[in-house]
Amino acid sequence: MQRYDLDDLDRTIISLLTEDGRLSASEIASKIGTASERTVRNRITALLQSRMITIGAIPDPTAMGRDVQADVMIEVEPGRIEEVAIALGEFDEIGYLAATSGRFNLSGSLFVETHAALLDFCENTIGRIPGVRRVEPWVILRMYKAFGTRTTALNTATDRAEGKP
Amino acid sequence: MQRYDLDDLDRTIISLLTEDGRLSASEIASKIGTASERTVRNRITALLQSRMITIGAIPDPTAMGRDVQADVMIEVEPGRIEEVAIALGEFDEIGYLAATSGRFNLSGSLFVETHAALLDFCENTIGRIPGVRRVEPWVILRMYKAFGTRTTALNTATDRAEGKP
DNA sequence: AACAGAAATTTCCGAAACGGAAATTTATGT
DNA sequence: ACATAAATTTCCGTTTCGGAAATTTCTGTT
Repeated sequence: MQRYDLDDLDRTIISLLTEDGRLSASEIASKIGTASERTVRNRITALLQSRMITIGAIPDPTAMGRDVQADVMIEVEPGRIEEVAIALGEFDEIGYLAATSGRFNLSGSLFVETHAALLDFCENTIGRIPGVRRVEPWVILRMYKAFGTRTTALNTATDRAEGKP
Repeated sequence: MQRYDLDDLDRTIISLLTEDGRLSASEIASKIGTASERTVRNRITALLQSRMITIGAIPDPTAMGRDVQADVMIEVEPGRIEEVAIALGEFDEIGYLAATSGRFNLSGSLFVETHAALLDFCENTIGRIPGVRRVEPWVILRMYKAFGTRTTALNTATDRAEGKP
């Protein structure tokens, strides 16, 4: 069972699992109509084993009391990006971290409880990591899409724009 | 069954489900040792219903042929942020989108197949949305953490830094 | 400290889902 | 057209799940 490129069945399964990762194979099969329950189960196993998808719990930062979210842009001294990334990776306040081209070197996503905690984390945690030159937090005012999924904020905004209730 | 703040059991369950969202309740219970299988199942149901967590499939962009990832910063004319967000939300190339404070107004994450597609999307799709003033893509060179989970890139970097094999 | 009421946990059970292996069908290359 | 490999399907014992009732634990009040 070695699978390289996805077909429509795979893509349908993925899109269903994206919305609910705990769907049973038979539920998926019956929604699709054409594929048997066992085939769907085989496909899911293959998708997971080949790491095409990962099924996991995504904690809602707001529900968990992390009310303040921010994108953080970091400028790092040349040659020290990985070093800084390793240090930052330790913190579970950081949900996302990547090295980027452009005017900053690292782009991250930060989840903290309060604005005070945000300031503290940027000043005293990130700011003190050797190699960090500049830290620029951009507070997130409204989340429209995350993990490839539209948020309720985006859905209500769209409905409003279309004149729906 | 109404649950407001998480206890250690919840947090342990969440952290296990973060790694593998398809773990069965009994597997989780046996890993923990103290909680019964039914209690774990109750907690998971409560966590899902209260939207503390969402369990879903997270597609690996690279595995799916979306080899180019970029953060996109967008400057929007005053008063048109939501309008632009609604337009952008339609594209499934956009995995993340948020309104931010700072020198840009929208911060997004983009997954496309090639650099040509990136340029095209920024120039001809985002750039032509009414209200958009400036588009600045930052190409992601290496991903260290996503969805709150460390990537293999970060793990190998950490191992190397610690002198491990 | 004792008690009442509510919430959480546990027990129990039938239905559904899962994993492994063999059989069948479909796809691929010569 | 044929041989081989890959994918799908069938079959079946075991595990997991969902619902309801019973029990325990927690909470606030007197």
